[in-house]
Amino acid sequence: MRPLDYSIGELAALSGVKVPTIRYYESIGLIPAPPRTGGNQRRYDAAARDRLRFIAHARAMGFPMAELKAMLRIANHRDAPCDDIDALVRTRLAEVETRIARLTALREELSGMLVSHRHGTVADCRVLEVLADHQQCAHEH
Amino acid sequence: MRPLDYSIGELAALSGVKVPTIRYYESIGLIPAPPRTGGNQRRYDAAARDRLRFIAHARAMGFPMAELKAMLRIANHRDAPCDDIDALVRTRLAEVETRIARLTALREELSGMLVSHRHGTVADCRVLEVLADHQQCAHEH
DNA sequence: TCTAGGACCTCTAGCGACTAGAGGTTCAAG
DNA sequence: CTTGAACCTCTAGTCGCTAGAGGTCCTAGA
Repeated sequence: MRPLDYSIGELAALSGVKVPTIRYYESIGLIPAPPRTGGNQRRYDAAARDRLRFIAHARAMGFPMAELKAMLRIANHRDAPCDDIDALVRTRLAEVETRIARLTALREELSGMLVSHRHGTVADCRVLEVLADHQQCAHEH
Repeated sequence: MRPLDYSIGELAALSGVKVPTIRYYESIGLIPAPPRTGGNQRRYDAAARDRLRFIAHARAMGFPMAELKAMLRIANHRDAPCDDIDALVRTRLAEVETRIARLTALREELSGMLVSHRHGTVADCRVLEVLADHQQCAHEH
């Protein structure tokens, strides 16, 4: 038996994940249900803390929930080959690059609006025209 | 009276917004309720089509719903000054630039994982380590 | 040892922005 | 006139939480 060091509030402070969110993660099976005290309160160990930190970090990096579950499943088989996780990271990297490209195009579009924009009234507002007419975009969304 | 040219399905085809979504937009007051036929079906005119295209385009560009409402409100006062819309675009542009910066940092982090990653077993997987330990990130999420 | 009050418990409901389905009605082409 | 695609309303579900109600437990200080 590992020592049960943390209450849910302490775990929240250590992981940066809010208390109700931790309970939510438990309810959807992303983290295992921890043991309880006699008074029915959750008590976590260091492994639970690490797992939750992993989740918090991966979420912040934009990995979707389903991929997290997959990674955690893989991580539990410590002798499995790493290729599966490798593939998830590659996929995620490709997604990130696509999003960067799209946002860059969008940035051009937005700054183009401002450049062609003289202070007049709404009636001749270029911004509204551009927004209304997708034909004027060089790229697709 | 304008001619009422389009059924909701035609409007969907012309705007790229799905039929249930058009009804949803009406329910939240983003678009006005159009007139109906004797049989209670919605009929739209060209102005409604343009308004919906505007919405579709702005949504695709990431403008939040609340800002859309603001822009549409402003656009209805055709003699109002353009500065308000200008400000919305500038804010949006700043957000886009922030997101690009974050995603670029993330891309570095992800590709760094792959570089330092040799094909082994999960037990010594760098990716999982990096994900578990946020300290290893040069930036914050 | 008692007590106060902060932290914990479960449960339900709500958010945004839709999407899906049930069950029924209308429109328009042939 | 018939047929079936498109329309109608309504409810409920999605994701990833967040907020609140109403109640219990733990622990530090007196």
